[in-house]
Amino acid sequence: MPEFRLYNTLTRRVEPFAPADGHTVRMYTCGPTVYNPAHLGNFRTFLFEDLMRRTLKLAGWRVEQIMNLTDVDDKIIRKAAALGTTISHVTEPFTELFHQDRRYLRIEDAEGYPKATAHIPEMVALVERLIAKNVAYEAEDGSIYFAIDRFPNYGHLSQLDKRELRTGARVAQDEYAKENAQDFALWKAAKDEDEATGAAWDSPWGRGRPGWHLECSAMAMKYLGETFDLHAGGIDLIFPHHEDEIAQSEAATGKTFARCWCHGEFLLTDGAKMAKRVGNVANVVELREQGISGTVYRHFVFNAHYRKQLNLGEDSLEQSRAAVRRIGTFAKRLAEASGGTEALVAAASKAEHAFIEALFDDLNAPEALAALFTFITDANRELDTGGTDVAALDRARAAFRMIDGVLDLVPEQEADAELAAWVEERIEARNAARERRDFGAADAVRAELVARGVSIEDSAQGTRWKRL
RNA sequence: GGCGCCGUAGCCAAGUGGUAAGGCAGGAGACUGCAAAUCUCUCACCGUCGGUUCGAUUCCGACCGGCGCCUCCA
Repeated sequence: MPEFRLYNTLTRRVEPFAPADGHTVRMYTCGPTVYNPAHLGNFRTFLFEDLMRRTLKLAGWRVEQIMNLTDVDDKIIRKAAALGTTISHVTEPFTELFHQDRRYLRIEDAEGYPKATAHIPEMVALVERLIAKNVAYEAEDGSIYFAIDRFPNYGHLSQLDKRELRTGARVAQDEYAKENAQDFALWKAAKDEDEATGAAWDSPWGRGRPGWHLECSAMAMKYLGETFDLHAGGIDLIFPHHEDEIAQSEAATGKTFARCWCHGEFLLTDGAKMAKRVGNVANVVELREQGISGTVYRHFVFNAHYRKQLNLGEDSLEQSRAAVRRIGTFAKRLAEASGGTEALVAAASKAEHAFIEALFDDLNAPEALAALFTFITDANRELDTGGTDVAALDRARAAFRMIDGVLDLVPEQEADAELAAWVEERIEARNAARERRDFGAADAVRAELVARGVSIEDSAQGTRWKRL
């Protein structure tokens, strides 16, 4: 096995990675804020994290992944207030939708999906520790802030020390009172709106609610320990979210928070960042409605490296659909084959090596995909020769299983019994027509099938069909 | 203004100091009653201009173009 390497945002370099204890990778991934459907950009990040966990397992490690669900924040409260309801009424359906969408995209279950609102005591305790260490202070309104100038390492992750902060409109307009404009809220004093929507809890500083960054520190440390292996998220979270997580966690414990930080680049739509406020979001429900399978989107995402921006253009998904179709056809062929050749074994080994080499080199999925397609070409050529070596075929199947166990790109063969019976009957009729060389009738049947979205293939073993 | 990323074929996209993976689309051929699938072959002046080097798409600089972050956005 080659060495597993990852790009670490802390050092801005690709470096060897292994879990601290040698067998379990403790990984924290920032999850969605559940106040609307997560869009395809969000899912690009979650897909990158799915690739990460599957690759880590391929490397022989166990994975303990925690993904938080942010179920209390400004936007949720605003929405609940507008609807005259509580935040949980807003977040519950979207939490359910998130998991549905996630499954549609075949994103593996994390080991835990803790909610912020279920960890208020842990967060309060963390704030108390920070106050005790004198790095947090209470403002006049009862909110608690983290004083960034009392944490010398502040800005390391985002290289803030090297940049000039623009003291512009956004900072000046902050709604809360604080000592330094750049200090961030750990705990926000409750406002009427918070109380009305069920977004306020008791604390030593009165009623209030947690700041956004606090939940991740509290939950990560609760489930993964004060120091853990890997923290991942979208690139936009580097600053301020992850910077603040580091500050509050390390200030409290005096220990390294996450050993390695990984960030996925953005998904763009027609050249612009996919975001609600840009108005160019697309989500998984729309994918489903357009009949675009989860595997197609997986292919589209994995076809580019996770640290490069990826544009969702006109026919991106069409191209991926064709690529995935090819993989599906091959999977079926491999399953139905009866034997292989020596060269097939060689192709399988070559593919496995190339695949692992690519993924272990900072999750180079495009190159891993290339290894898969090269294997498909090589294996098809061998299968064409009609080899009879059963062990060789098993070897090829094992290689394909290993590869697809990570990429998970074989489209589902949905079994619709009624359709299948009808199709079988039509195919028989067509073959009868072909027997008597009545090709006009045969083509008419094929047209009938195509009209119902079924394509057929004649082969030496008979006629096969599939849904388009 | 500060920080960072990117510019490779019609499209998507890897990669390397010694003349460039893979996918989609296209072209030619094999197979087929015709198709489809599959197989074979084919398809690149690596943004521009300088510099370093025996040699650069790959390193350095400038420029042009695109994108992102700079307090709550994956």
